[in-house]
Amino acid sequence: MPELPEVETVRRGLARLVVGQRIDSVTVFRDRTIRRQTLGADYFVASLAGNTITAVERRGKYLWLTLQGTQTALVAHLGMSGQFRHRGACELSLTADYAGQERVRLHLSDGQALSFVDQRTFGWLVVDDLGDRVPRSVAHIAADPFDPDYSLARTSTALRHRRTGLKRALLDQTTVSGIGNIYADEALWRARLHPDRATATLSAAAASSVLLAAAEVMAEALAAGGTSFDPLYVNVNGESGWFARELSVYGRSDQACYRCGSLIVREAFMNRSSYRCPRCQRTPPMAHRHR
DNA sequence: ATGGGCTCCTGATGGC
DNA sequence: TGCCATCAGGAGCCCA
Repeated sequence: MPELPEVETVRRGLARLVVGQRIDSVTVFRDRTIRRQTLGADYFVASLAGNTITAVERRGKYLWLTLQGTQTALVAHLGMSGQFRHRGACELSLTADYAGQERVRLHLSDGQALSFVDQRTFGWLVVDDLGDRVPRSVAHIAADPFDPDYSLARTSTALRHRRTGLKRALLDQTTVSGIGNIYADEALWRARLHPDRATATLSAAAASSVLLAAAEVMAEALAAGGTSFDPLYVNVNGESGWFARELSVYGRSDQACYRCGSLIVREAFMNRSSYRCPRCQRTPPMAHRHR
């Protein structure tokens, strides 16, 4: 689901509901969800039980709960379908809603439960050492556009040093993090750039413009509560977002481009879909294209 | 050392 | 009704 705005929406919800709570006990329903915990489920459970949550932090699409008096954090990635659900906030929909998809449950000291629900099980949880700034399992990704450490100039340069296609580079979390398939398409549309544009051929201005566009569209989505047009993707209260109708290209195949009226096209890309305006985002000449 | 293809899952949907 | 193909907002891993 979840690209940066959705994950940040979840982070805020979690911060409000679980900071200050002690984790009394933990139940793992599906081992696959903690597959990154090399020491196994017993270690995962024992590392959490008895600890108090002091903060909820995020970089890109990764988020983590810091634990008082330890140098560890509970790191989470939502994958394609992960959700955190707080039992107190969704009592009415408890039974039907996510039956059979609850993978891990944390029992909190206030008597409520925090459940990690994940239909496709691409998401994961791990108790990890807290490094200097971020947990080890998050250290390999770049800063996202909302990180105080993020530099547009540096990221723009890094982007132009890549030898790949522009959309591929935007989706690669090691150059800039937080951008997924929806916001990549939205940013490319705003910047009028083709997804297959070779990153090495971008001017500094063009590279900056697409990065700025990504930051803008994600900021707007965040202000609207995260893009969520599917019941699979909800915040910790179980509420849907409402930003979907404001998307300019994603999912709009055969509909008119809001800028020029041309019909948006859908193309296969890396086993998924890309949406673009064939006129605003023309196919670059061969020399400026990557694959 | 990079880049890119394949793969891990579950469930919904549409065509035949 | 069933069966099959396709699709879904992600990224880790492996190989060239």
